[in-house]
Amino acid sequence: MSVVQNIRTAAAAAIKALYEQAIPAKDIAINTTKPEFAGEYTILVFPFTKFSKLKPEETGEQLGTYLTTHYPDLVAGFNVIKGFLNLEIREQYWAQYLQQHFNNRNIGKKPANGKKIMVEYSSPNTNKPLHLGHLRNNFLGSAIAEILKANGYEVIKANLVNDRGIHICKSMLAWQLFAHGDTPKSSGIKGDHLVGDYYVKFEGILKEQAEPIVARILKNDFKDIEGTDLLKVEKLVNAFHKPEVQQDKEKSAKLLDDIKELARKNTEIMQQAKIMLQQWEAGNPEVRALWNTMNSWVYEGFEQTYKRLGITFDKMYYESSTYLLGKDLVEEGLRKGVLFKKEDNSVWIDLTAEGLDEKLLLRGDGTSVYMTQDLGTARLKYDDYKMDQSIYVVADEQNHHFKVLQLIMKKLQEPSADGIFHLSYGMVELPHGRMKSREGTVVDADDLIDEMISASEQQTLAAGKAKDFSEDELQGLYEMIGIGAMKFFLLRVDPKKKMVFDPKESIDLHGFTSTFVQYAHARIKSILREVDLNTDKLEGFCHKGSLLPLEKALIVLTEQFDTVLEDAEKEMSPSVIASYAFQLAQQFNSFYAEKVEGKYTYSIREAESPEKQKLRTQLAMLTARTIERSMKLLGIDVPEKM
RNA sequence: GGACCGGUAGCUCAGCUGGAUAGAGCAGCUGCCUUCUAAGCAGCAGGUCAUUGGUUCGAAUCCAAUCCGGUUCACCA
Repeated sequence: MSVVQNIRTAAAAAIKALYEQAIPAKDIAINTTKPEFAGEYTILVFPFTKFSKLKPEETGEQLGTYLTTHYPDLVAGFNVIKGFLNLEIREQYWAQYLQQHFNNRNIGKKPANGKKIMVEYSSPNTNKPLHLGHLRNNFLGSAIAEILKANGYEVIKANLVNDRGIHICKSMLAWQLFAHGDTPKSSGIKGDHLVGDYYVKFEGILKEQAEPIVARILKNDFKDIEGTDLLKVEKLVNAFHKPEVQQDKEKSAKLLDDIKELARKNTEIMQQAKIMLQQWEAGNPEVRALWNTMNSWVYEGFEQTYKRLGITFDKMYYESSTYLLGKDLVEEGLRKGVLFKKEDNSVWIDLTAEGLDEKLLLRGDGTSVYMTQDLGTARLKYDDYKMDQSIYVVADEQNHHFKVLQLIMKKLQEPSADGIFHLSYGMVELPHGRMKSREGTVVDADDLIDEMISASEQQTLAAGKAKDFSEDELQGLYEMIGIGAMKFFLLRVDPKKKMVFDPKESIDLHGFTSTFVQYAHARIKSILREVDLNTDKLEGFCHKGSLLPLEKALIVLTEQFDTVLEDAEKEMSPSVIASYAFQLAQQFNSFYAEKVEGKYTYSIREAESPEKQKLRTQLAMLTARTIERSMKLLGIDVPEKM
């Protein structure tokens, strides 16, 4: 149990005894004590004055006195300032924590709680390589999975690959038309990039073909447009040409966009892509063969990228085998009367009572939509694992989708409905705005990884570090630093918030970065190598006597790890861990560097007594372990030396 | 238009289950390497916590309104 929990329990008992009031321990507000006052933790006594019928100061005095007399092992002393009761924790308490945990490899790890959680993340499309946005998703998903494991859950890491659909056909078609049989091997281009290049090629041709159509449409020449689109386009153009619309820039731009969209839809190449999609769905052997081949290229590419990043999965789902799911659910829903049919045979659910709209679940021709698939996949996952919770790591632009998904699942009385949780994260933006593929501002994941690693190499060399490293060790270090920097940069921000990715800032290895934390770790390890006190001697050692200020501050901070881990789970936020790891590294650095008249105050090697040397060695080990564990939860490795 | 999210130092972000003088990092300025790793440490400077009103002993934090920015409300995925 953490100190804070102990304090809460004690305080609750004290209040019960003093004022005959039962307050749940968890409702007692505790802060860390401001550095200018004596003590480590502070109880806010304002809320208790109601039933103590005393001034805050007097209430604090009473409580403090009670705690010191009844819990002498925990509370050694106190002072009261206004309504703040500052508690000085018995130093022995800290020494014991240190003794118990300094050599604990799995620090913070909770025993299994019997609950199972699936975390779905990554979920790439197989028509393009991964980009910066995917990185935030992957890092978040991995980190959350690790955080849940550390908190005692059984975790299934799942990846639902979007491997079919019109966007895939676009790459396939362009490859067929323009690649002359090019393969990753023949071209030397990584598979996912090669396929992505043909997707870009498709978009280029599409744009080329759409432009003249748009021009003709605006001159009221609709010969390119067919079927129901003809009516739509006439309406749009009429509206577009109205003088009042021409005045309204926003409106006219929107209409023009709609017109362009229709033109794109009616290009020759787009028609070909659609035919290919139909052939794919019909199981055309040639199309399927091409699809298999090109997807396999992409998977090889992804595999490399995942490997470099240390991203792994326990279970792969492929949309090509899940996209037809959900129809059973719809059938059942119809029978239960939760869903209804319209005249054209399309199936809907009415969510107007919940303040939402009606939502389509099956088209008139019986084909399904995105939502239908997701309903079916949710059931499939549950059938596979019967997990208590199913987390979807998906960007916040899909907030509405997941709200509706869960609502429909509830209405269909699916047992998995309550466990659905959308871990919604904000978009990654560049200093000048969002990434736009049309403007070529998309930051490619592989490029970024290379840049980060080479930046870490340059900065290592510039700082004159890592001199006695072998070539292999150097390469390993550069990767550890570069990839760590990237992960930390993307994880240090609260996932819910959109964030700005500044390339210049991201390669900075100073300040609030993984490099800072890694460096502190390497520094500790270097000190420990030099002092070389064997663990057996330390095992039985429990420091007696008083602690110096930064010794105490460091233990107090390491002791908070448990709580931080719980907070990270509760908030679903690895950023909590990142902040903590940084704070801990900072605290150690202060401890390490404090000097008076040229002498280190907290020297380990030149400690003023054997007891202090043991104490500080334990403390250094505990700090290193806590840093290592924290970073590991973020998927970041820490070096022994750097 | 409805719904949801955000607005804290020049920049990027913490703090938001109400509590002491609002914190880091970067950028700027001062110091500190004959002694455990200076990718570091110590310090200075930098704030109408978007605005207004309310609740409270106490509001960056809760409530309401307003302003600004974003996302979404597809028979796309």
